[in-house]
Amino acid sequence: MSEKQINLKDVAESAGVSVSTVSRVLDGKDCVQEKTRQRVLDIARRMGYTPNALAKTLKTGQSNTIALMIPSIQNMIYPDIVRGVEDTARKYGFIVILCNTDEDQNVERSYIAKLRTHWVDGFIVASMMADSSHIRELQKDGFPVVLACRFYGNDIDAVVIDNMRAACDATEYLIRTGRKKIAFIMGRRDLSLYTDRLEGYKQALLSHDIPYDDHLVIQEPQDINSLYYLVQELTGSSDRPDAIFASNDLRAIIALRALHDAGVTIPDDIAVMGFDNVELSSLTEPPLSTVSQPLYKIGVLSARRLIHQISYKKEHGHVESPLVDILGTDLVIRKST
Amino acid sequence: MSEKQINLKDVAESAGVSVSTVSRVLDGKDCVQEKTRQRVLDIARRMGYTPNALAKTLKTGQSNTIALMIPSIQNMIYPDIVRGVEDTARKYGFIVILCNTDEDQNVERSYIAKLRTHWVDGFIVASMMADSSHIRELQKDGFPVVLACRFYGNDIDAVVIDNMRAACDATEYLIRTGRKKIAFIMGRRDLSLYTDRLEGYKQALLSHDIPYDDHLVIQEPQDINSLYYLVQELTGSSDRPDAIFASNDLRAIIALRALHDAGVTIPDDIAVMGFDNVELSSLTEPPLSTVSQPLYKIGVLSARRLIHQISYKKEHGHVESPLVDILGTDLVIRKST
DNA sequence: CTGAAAGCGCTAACAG
DNA sequence: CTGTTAGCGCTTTCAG
Repeated sequence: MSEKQINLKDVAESAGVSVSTVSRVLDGKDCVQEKTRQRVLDIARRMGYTPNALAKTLKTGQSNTIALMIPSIQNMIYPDIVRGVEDTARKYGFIVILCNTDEDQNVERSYIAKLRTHWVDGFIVASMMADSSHIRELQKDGFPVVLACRFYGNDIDAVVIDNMRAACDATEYLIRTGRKKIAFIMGRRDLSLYTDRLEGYKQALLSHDIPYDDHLVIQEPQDINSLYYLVQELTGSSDRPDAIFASNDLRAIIALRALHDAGVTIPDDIAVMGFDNVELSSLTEPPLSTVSQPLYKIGVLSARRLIHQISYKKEHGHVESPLVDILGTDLVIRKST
Repeated sequence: MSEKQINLKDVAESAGVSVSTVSRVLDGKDCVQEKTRQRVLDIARRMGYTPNALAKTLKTGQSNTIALMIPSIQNMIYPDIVRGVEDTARKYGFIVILCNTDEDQNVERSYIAKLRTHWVDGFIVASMMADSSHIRELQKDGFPVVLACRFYGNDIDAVVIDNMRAACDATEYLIRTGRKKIAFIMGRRDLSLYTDRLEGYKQALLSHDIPYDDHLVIQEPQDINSLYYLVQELTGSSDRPDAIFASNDLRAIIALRALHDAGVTIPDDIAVMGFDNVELSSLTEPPLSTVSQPLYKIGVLSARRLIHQISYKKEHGHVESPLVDILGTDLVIRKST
């Protein structure tokens, strides 16, 4: 049974001092006589005193807790980001609340409604969408907010990569290695990270005088499993493409399977390029060439920035003006191209 | 800028009633005159009142927050479990704090020290080890605790699978399909889930009169990457095994790669069996046969049990006596066996 | 039905 | 150096 929790008052009585003295000692304030200091520390330990962080938060207004909102931890890119956030948060004494939103605005709103209730000091959101007005409200209400992996203007802190450029580089690599007819597997059209990647692909084509062909872009179906068949369909004809650039690794891996099962040789017949460089991409057959996104680092930097904003706000009463941090990507060439 | 937060008192003044009345209205208590009730509700909404959950927690002693301790979200089995926990927690109005411990007792201890500080109502721990005395202390101090995926006796709530039996079934399948020399890739020896799997493997061998051979069990090296070479070494000789049973899917996938690169045909030359059935295992080449663990369900049931214990404790002053829930597993046969 | 008042555990002036 | 006191925002007796 949970014995009665010891509190400051109990310790104070036992030690024959006032609560404020105990509070000072435990807070490491120096303005306490060494002798009393030792005694208090000793008694506190002996009594098994544990501070009540809640009461402290109520008083000081800082909970040392941040919320991390992501679409879904089951999406392979998030574990690394989450780890980066948590490791960093822990380092600075913060705790993280994980929120999976499935890109559902309602879930997101209800989480925010719940968390803004003085629970958390700030938010890292990797699930921002163009119409996420609640995120902007959050910001307007003075909460530190940093966006991860998504970009919606310079008026809000963000840690991102240059999706357009990265996709352009990857496409150019394909062109440079002799591919002439490159298909693209597209993701959700309402996410700028995907429209940017598509844009990069188009740009690379353009600058190499390759006409853009709509029939070469496969729109990922609602049911991801049917992507398999769409790939086989596109590559079944005689004038099939000689390369496929997928807007993320999972789609690339499915393409790999679809092609393999249809008997096409990779990369001889068709080259396949992914995007993200999730852990698995090195384990496929053949190992996948892909664009490497510094996922863990995105997590680390988002957390650092958020924590910076939290302490800045504590000191100045408001957050520092927003910064958007654009991280570099690398092309990692393995055996699929 | 964060405008001054509206609190009960502000609303009370505006409405010309006392704070207790406002509190009653907002709590949905019925003993309030309908007329005042409406007015208060109206004013609260208009003023943009948001309750302060912290203060409420401080008063009531319940935070509606649970902690989830796992080894690492980067280990592929945890995303599903985490999702199961979070979905369930959300359904019941709880929030989850994620803690990655890397199986490091110090990290775990420091997290617990921090969280027991009246922050959380209970713990789900998937990182329990034999010597995790701090977990037992937690329990002794009255905190609801449920173990996920790990079992250390009936005196603590747990949601697990029968690792020994599942491994035995898988091994027997291999034997039944004609394999006579089966290797085993072992994980950490200090985790009972792995020693149990090894035990199941041994038992299957025994009951089919196949002598157990130490040389056939590969101990996973500290550096997971060198597992690749150990597999090639073991399978390079002329009297190589005709099957490999890996104690988890990641190890199986590495074995798959090692064998493929060494030119051995799967499953004709060597069959490969995994354990866990993570999402990826269906995407490998060839698709991996494996033991399916109901990961999401483990998360759901752990959370449900924990929340049950939390409310039970609230009502009775102590938790209900522990229950260990052993979930079934399935053998999923794909192309690698 | 409603208000006054006590206090959850802690911090931070303000006085000594 | 140390004690007293006044809250942080909310719930909950106890009296009207």
